[in-house]
Order: sequence, then C-alpha cells, then structure tokens
Amino acid sequence: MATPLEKARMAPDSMKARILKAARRLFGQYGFHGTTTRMIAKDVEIDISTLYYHWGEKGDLYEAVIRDIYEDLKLKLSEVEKVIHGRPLSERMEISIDMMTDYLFDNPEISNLILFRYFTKTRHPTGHDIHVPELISDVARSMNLSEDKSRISTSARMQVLAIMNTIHNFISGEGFFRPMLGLEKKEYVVRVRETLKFILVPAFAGKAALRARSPAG
Amino acid sequence: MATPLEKARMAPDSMKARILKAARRLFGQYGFHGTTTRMIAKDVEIDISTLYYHWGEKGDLYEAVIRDIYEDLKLKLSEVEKVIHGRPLSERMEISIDMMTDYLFDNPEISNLILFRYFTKTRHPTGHDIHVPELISDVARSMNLSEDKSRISTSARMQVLAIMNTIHNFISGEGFFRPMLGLEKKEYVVRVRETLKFILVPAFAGKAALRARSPAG
DNA sequence: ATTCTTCTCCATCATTTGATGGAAACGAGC
DNA sequence: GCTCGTTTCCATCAAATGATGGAGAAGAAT
Repeated sequence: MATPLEKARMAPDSMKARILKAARRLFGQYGFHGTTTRMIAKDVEIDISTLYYHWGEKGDLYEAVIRDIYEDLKLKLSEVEKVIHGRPLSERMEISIDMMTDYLFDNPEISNLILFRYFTKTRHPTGHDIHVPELISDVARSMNLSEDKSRISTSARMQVLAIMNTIHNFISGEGFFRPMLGLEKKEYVVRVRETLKFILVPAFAGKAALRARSPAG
Repeated sequence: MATPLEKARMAPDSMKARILKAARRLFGQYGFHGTTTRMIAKDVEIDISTLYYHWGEKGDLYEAVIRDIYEDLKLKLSEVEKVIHGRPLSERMEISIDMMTDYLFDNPEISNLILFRYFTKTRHPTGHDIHVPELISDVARSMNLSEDKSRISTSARMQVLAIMNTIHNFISGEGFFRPMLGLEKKEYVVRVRETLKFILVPAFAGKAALRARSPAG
C-alpha cells in the first residue's frame, strides 16, 4: 500500500511527480505563503485544477514536499555514513562536508525548505516533524558525539544542529552572499567548503572533543 | 531633514513608531508574504487605511523595518566592540557571544528578518542591502581577522557570515528547536551559549587563526 | 461499440488581500 | 467659535488566490 508520496517518488515522470518537483523548487524559493498554486501549475504547464486533482489542498502538497526532501536527505546521509565509516573524526567531518555541500548545492531547495521550517510560522497549522529529531540523532551517532548510542545528549544534538545549519546557511544564502562577495559560482563553492572546515573541524578535532562534556571550561 | 524612519525611531509612542514595531514583529514571524497589512493594523488596533496613511505600500513598510533592525544591530555591535576592545581573541568572542545572544533573544525578530532576507525570494523586487557588507566588515575588523583594515579578505568575510548566522539560527529556530530538545527557555539560552562557544571559539583561538590563510592544509 | 476509469481543462466561487477616496474627528492657532 | 492642517475610520475596489463542479478527452476492458 503506497502513499501518494511514495507513488510520486517511484514514477518520476508521472504528473504527480512533476507537480511535486515543481512545488519543491518553488516552495523552496518563495516559501509557503510566497508560492501560489497557480505558480506551480504554470511551471508544470497544467491547469490549476489538475494540481488540485492530484494533491488536494495546498497545505497537503507542502507537507508532501517536506516529507520528500527528508526522504532524500536521509538517503544521502546514510550514503555518507557508509563512506566515512571507521575513519578518524576530522577526516569524517571533511568528507561529510564535501559530500553534503556537493549534494545540497545540487538540490538547494532542500536547504531552503529546512531552514524555512525552522524559522517561519505558517499561518496554517502544520504537523510537527518527526524527521528532524531522528536525523539529528543519526548524525550525532555517526559523529560519535555520544558514548550512549541510544540516548543522544542535548549538547550533542545542539552541536549537530549547529553544524547542519551552518551548511544550509551557505547553500540557501548563495543568492544573497555570492553577489555580495563578488564570487563566481565555482569559487563560491570552494570557499564555502573551506570556511565550513575552518570553522567546524577544530571544535571536534583532537582534545576539543573531550572538553565537550565539561561545559563552561 | 529626517526620513520617515528616523522620525519613527525618535518618537517611539507615535503612531508611525507603533506600526513599525508591530510590523517588525509580524514580518519577523511570518515573513513578507505571510504577513498581511490587515494583521499589522489589527495588532496596533487601528484601521488598515491608517497604516497606509503613515507608511504607504506594504513593500515600503517592509523596507523600513529592514533598515530599522540594521540600525539597531549596528548600535548593538558598536556597543559590544567597546566592551571587548583590547582583550584577547577568545575572550572577545565569548563576550560577544554572550552579549549578542542576550540581545537577540530579547529581539528575535532581528534574527528572523535577517535570515529571511538571506534565504527568501520576495516576488516583489527589493533593493539590495548596503547594510550587510558594511556590518560584516566591521565585525571582521573587530575580530582582527584581517591585517589590512581597509580591505577585508573574502575568507574573513565568510567566516564572519558563518559566525553570525550560527547565532541567528539558534535564536530564530527556538520555536522549533526548543520543543524538540525538551528544554525550558532559560535552559535553552544557556545551552545555546555553550554550543556557540564550543563550535565557534576553537577555530579562531590560538594557532588556528594563522592557518586561516593557508587553505586546504 | 460501449462502458468505465482516469485524467485534464474551462468556468466559476468565495475570500483574502493590497490599496484608495472621502467623510468625520481632533487639535492648534487665531 | 471658526479655520485649517493632521489624523483616523468607513466603505469600497480590483486583483489575486485557494478551491470546486462538471464537461469532455483518452484509453483500457468488456
């Protein structure tokens, strides 16, 4: 028994999937209220009522988009995890940063939509995500931030949030930051990776990791 | 010759100022498209046309809000700069983090609006900020990230962006993160400060600062 | 050929939303 | 008390927006 979302993910050329894809991009750029169902329909070159036929009300489509990006993100993270498994921490971090920035620069709407969710109230009530806490804990485990694998500490979870958001910021902010810095796309990507490593790695590399558990040191 | 915004900042009980204040809060919560002029008017308990009388069209009010928050932010930053002047870098960073988180938790719409600007397209065209590059350079100078005070390097500016965004993230994301982490407000604030210091300080403390200029080390 | 299902579009609604004109209230100066 | 500039509200518009009903196309099953 496949959910509507699962169907759309399976047949990528279906109308359902095409609508979802356009919605993903547009919701990512303009946010929930900034995107109209007509904008999405126009992008897919269909009538607005075809959109409603497939996805029902706007809020439902939006929720489907959110689930969709988290599915993709989970897949990518487990792919990353396989690659970094067993390596020393600083190496794990650098590889993760490279792989994730590559992926997110190719799919910037993922970063956009995640940050949107964190920061915006949506006049329409939205179901709270189960995805995020799960994802965060997975990353924390994969980074070895917690000795107890089943109970991830608050500090560890907040550190993961900080790391992931720092990455998302540079992806989502490209349209603003890149012109401001006067960089070409390629140069920007390189600089982002550099900056992320410069900021994020030292905190966890070497002895720093030990200090994590003795706050206010 | 005072601009409308300056007037509103000077007489904080004036209708103009009351509208601006409400607009600031609501635009911060719901974004540009998520906030209606009627919501703002209702919040101030005035008729919608009174709002238009004072501020003209919605976009103009929004721009005024943006200028307003950057004015406040600049004032705060120069206040911080006075306090940290002359101290060693890691101390400067810790004090800055404490002061800025205090301030931004009291005025979360500042973080919200800044992040909004970075990440969202606004169907209506908006003039690009002059405030941001200036602010970034000021902070970079105050952190001593650049030897040449008049020409701040791209690396330095990106590092400052990363730092400031990481702070904004935790402020703006409180509504999402705090319930997720199961923390009380006070506890959350403490944890945020801890996490920020844990992540941000090591990169710049000690010899790390030197490595900044030899990338891909 | 017919039926049935699935899909798509046209026409249309009710609401919401940005915006304005004009009348009333208010207050300062005379 | 009257005048004049300023401020506020009521009534109203036009456009945008979320959403739906129903008619028709397209294709498969019988």
